[in-house]
Amino acid sequence: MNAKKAVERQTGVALWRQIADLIRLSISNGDYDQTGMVPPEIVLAAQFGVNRHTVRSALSALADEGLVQAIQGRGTIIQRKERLSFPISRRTRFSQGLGGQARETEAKLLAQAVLPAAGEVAAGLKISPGASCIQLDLVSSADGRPVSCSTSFFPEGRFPAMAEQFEQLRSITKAFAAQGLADYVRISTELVARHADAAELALLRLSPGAIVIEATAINADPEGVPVQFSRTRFAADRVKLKIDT
Amino acid sequence: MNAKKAVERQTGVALWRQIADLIRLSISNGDYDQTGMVPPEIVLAAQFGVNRHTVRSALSALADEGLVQAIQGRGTIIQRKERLSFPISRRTRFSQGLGGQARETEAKLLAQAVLPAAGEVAAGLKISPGASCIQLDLVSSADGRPVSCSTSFFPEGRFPAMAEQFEQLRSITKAFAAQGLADYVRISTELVARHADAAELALLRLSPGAIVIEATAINADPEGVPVQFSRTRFAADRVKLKIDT
DNA sequence: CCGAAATGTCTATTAGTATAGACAACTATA
DNA sequence: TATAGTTGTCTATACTAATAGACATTTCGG
Repeated sequence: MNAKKAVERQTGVALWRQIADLIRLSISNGDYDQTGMVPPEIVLAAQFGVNRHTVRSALSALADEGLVQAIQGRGTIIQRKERLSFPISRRTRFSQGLGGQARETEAKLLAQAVLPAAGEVAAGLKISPGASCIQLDLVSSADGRPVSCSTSFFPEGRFPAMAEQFEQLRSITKAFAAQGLADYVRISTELVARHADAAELALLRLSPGAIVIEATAINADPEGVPVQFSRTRFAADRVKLKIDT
Repeated sequence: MNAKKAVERQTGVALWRQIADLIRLSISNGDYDQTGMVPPEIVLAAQFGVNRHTVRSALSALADEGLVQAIQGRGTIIQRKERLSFPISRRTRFSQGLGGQARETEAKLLAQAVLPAAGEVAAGLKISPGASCIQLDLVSSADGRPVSCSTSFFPEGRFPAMAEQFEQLRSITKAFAAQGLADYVRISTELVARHADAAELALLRLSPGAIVIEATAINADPEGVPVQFSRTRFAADRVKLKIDT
């Protein structure tokens, strides 16, 4: 694959950013696994058809992310190469899904609130608009790197202690279990991809211009009664969503 | 929601492009449905904290896409507002899935080839590397607007007439049926989101900087023998993927 | 028919992006 | 210990993006 890779000019997206994104993609695809290094700047410049300085801007951005490290005289070595495979199925659960791929996973509670259910949330949970629900905002990380941030809603009538239980047990599944729900299944998932907004950039420690995949999901108990409405934003360059049907 | 919306400076992504993307998102979210118009330029400029000229650049890009039309003295009216919901399940089929959402769907054959199966394709189809397979490149459209482009591989030994049948029947499902495969199911789907490359920009008629969702999927016959390996790129701002588990 | 509100056009200035070339500094190897 | 190959730094120039302000043009309602 020696073909010129595609960068477009006058698009509102700077060449160095397009190139940084493409190199990041190549790294996670394993294109440079043989050497563990990014090709020399001058080679990349030829591949992309740009000046060497432009490639340097791109590499510098990747170095800021901690993805690569340039060493004078040697080259630019790859520090990290992550794209976690995240399963989505009827039995989707966060911590379980990553089993084996990361040494350590963590879900951090950012905020909680009790509030009346608004339109979309009420419809998803099949409760009357205005009925009280609990909102939990989480950031999930693997090996200390944020992977996703989510906002979940639970019917307060059925799970009044959701926030406390989660804080103690650090797991949605366990918090459900502690409140008498032993099992639940995913009944609906919708995906959309878009640019990350400022809040997401901060929470997920993304570099500006990054992409998030937004999954809007509903979990229900075995009888099909909704128990959770959630909207999860994944850092698109760190995950691959694997759909098991 | 009068809060300042988030645009980031010095990120390699021009402000006008970020703003164009955010306005496009608002349009498809239905934020402006009451009036059918985008807010006045001066209001948007205040919301995003930028100069009016910058907003004009963003709106001009959206006008080029045909999404909005500015009328002097009146305002900027919304021409189109599309985000097709695309189901992904064991029985995923393109044309069926969009039933009712679009008046007319079309799948156009761009290119075909017979070639030896490479690593990933051979592994997905469970055929020996080097075994012959048929490659079909398609662009799928709804109401004349391209929605996705795909590259599919089929084992030539089993479906030698795939290209001819597809060209005649305009449907993968029917082409399978004509070659003795009455039914098939999706056994694996992996999703990744990234910026569109030059070829995708052209095929999907996207504006540069746009996002694609790449779905790598394997279909199999009822016995579980793989019959199709495909990689489909969806225009992210035109679709919502709905996962039925 | 006037005026408010909206988009269209123009000029000028500053900051960010990209190219070009030259050379310094460092690493590994023959 | 040369030398080729690589990253680091500097200067200069041109183009794009963003801001700022002024004013023209069009539409619509009172």
